[in-house]
Amino acid sequence: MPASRAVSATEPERQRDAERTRAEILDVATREFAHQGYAGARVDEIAARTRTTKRMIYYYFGGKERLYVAVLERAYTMIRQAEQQADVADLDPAAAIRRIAELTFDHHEANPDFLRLVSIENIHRGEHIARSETLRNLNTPAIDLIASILERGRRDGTFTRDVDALDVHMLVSSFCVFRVANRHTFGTIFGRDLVDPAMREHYRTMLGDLVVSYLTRGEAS
Amino acid sequence: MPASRAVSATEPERQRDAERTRAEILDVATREFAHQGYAGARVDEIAARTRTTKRMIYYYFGGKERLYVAVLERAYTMIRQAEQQADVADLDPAAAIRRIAELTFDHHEANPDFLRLVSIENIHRGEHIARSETLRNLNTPAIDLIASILERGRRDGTFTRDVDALDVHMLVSSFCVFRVANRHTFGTIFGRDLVDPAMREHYRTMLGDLVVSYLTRGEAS
Amino acid sequence: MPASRAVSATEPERQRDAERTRAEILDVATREFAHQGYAGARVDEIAARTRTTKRMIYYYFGGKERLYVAVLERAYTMIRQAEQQADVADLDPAAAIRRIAELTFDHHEANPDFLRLVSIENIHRGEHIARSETLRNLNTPAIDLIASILERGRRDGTFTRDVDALDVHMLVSSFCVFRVANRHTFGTIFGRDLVDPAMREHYRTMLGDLVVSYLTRGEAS
Amino acid sequence: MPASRAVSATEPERQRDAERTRAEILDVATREFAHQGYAGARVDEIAARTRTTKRMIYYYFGGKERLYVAVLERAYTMIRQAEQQADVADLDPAAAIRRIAELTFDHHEANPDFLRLVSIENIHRGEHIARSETLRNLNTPAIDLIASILERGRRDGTFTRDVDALDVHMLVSSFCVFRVANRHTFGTIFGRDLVDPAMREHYRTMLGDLVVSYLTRGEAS
DNA sequence: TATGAATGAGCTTTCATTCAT
DNA sequence: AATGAATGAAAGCTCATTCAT
Repeated sequence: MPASRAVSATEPERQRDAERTRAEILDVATREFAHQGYAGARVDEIAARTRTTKRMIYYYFGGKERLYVAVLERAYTMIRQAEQQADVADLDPAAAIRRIAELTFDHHEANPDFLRLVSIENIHRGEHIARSETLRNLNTPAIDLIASILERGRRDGTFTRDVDALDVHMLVSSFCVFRVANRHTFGTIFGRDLVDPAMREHYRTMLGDLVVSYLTRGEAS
Repeated sequence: MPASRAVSATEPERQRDAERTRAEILDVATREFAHQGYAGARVDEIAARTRTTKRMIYYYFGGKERLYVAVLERAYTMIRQAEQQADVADLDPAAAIRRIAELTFDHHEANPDFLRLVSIENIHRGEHIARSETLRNLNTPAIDLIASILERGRRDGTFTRDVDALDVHMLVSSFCVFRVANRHTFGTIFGRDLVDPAMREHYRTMLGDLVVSYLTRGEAS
Repeated sequence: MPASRAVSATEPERQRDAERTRAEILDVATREFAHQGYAGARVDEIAARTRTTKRMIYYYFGGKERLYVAVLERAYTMIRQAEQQADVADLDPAAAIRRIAELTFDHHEANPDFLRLVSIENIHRGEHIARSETLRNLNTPAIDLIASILERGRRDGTFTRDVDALDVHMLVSSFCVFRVANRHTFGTIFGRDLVDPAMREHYRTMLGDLVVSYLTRGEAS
Repeated sequence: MPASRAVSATEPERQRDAERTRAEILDVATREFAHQGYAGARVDEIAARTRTTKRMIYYYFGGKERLYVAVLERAYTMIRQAEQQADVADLDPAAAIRRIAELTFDHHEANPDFLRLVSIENIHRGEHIARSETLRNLNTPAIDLIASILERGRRDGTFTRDVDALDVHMLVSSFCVFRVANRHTFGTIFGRDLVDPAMREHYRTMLGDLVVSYLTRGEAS
């Protein structure tokens, strides 16, 4: 039995309850915003899928827009935490950069709702992300990691092309984001499901090849 | 009397008027849907930005959703027409494929609203595109063109890697779409405006290098 | 049978209907705002007392605040029209000014809701009245009329005190407004109903005496 | 330790604390009700401007309406105390009555929030004032004072008109209340700020002249 | 005596759509 | 072919109040 706050709840229990309720609202809201867009999402609907009421959403978050920002903040924060995990210290530069690309690939495939939120936020010209202190100040360890791999590769002669870490990240993101975020229109227009499990290894390898080819094929093209 | 279509308009004149009104509504609706999303767009607002009334939107298109589909259909059709223009017959394979990539690059940069519509449609799981006869049957000459270039390149030994035309198209699209469609969140998070005119040549060249490196760096990686 | 727009309504009939509906909403809203205050009035309640729906209030007036402003505008405009009626040309100055005072007295007694609206608007620091073009530009013929009477009275020696027309108006208004607007608290605290019909003549005469005494008793006090 | 009411507060200290909290709530509530009206005032807002919480308002007063009544009761009581101060024993009747008028004038000018509360209570038909034992039984020494002055004046021949003390009070109140309570609408409509400091002496003198003229100009008008 | 968390009821407003010619 | 007026349904939000210690 989850019990929650039946009969008698101590103060710490209450706080945990509150935290759990907040988290539950965020979970549901994430799904709802990701699937319906900001304007299309309904506060009523979010509330209905929760064990609390609509009123609580306003109590905890203050309004639809602020709930949406909270959703964005949590989503980005979770992504950043995942990125911290990467450990490529004992891989040679090419393998390391391939590893990084594959982590992004895996991550984006596993988190389509996050990509939907990103698309939605871009439709809104990044207004909310820009206004959020939390999101504006998000540190981006991934870039530093890429930079250090590139540095190593350049020093040992693996990477003959001088490429900016941010551009590598952009390249990898483009590929991984597009595959997931644009799968529907691409699938309908070109008749290929980019997220078909049968094609997974193909695209995962393609991405690595792409990045490594680009980095190892320098200036002479 | 202000004339225009008062009292005595010949039948063809009336039809031209009607066509012009339809087109005007589509123009405004395209902007509005692209900028606000499907749910965020307002029929009232679209009507207000038109010289006609809201009632006409229903008269001509039947409703918000059908107007949205009409917008998508026109947008995709116009894009396809643009793609037909590409003439790369007298370029060597590497230059030709680079040319194709750059055309896509230029085109997407010039049509951000189209990309917004594509993002929006993907948020809606491509439901509308899938239901539209017109869009489902859109022919895709671009793929054939890429296929023929790849064929030429493979035959003359330029392209050492065996790559599917659709994958090349996807690769190019990823890059070009991401740069424009995700510029806001990317800009805020990483502090770089991907569409900064000062960076234009950099990214345009990068894309060509990327594709050519990938195609010319085969199997051995 | 009022018929209204049953079966078939011609265009002018429709317009009359619309005008009547607007007027009906304003009537009910006037009562509601006057009796409950701006914040206390309920759009739902106003709609319920009307033959139309709440939606129509928004259709015609655009919102609660704008309905309130429309109510104020109409109320003030009606008052102004009533003031135009005064004809005191053939009365001697003292009788004329007494007449003016009595007209105000009668008018305020007959329109307690107007005075309530004025009180309410003063609670809101006259914000709405100040923002309304119509109300800011209201002409005030009453003042000119008073001015001309004062001028006549001064010239013929009736009025020995030099008094500003606006101050006379203020004096008269004070008395008439207070009697009606503050009757409830005054009644409870001092045990006298200022609007008791039995006292009507007493106060009406008192007002005239007050004004005339003030004007004819000059500089020597 | 910051002390105050931590751990070891003696009983009288606690009571003083409670009294101070009550007073603070009343101060804030007075401002809030006076400025926003009864319905427009927000319990949340009142709490926020206090060092206590919203819960305390319910704890001490029981609800919004009862807080409002408490505000009215305190406001009227304070006013009565001020009126007790008047000492006109050694002034001749005309000077004395002028003095009384000026005291009211000064008092109302100094307490616009009180007048706002009175207006608001009149909007509510004096319902709360009527229900309050305290307010219904408020004694009104001012009237007795005026009565005695009038009596003196009549006896010594200064006041030739036989006027009721309550009517004198009403006359004085009208003028003083209107000037402050209706300043906003009057200012906008007639373009004159009745509370302009530059006009203060003018209106203060006018009031005295008004009352004295009325009282000394009898029956013969 | 004191309080943070929660909430039912109801508020103003908006939106896509249709009516009636 | 064209249209101004009307509207049901539901959206986001707020408010005074009480619960549970």
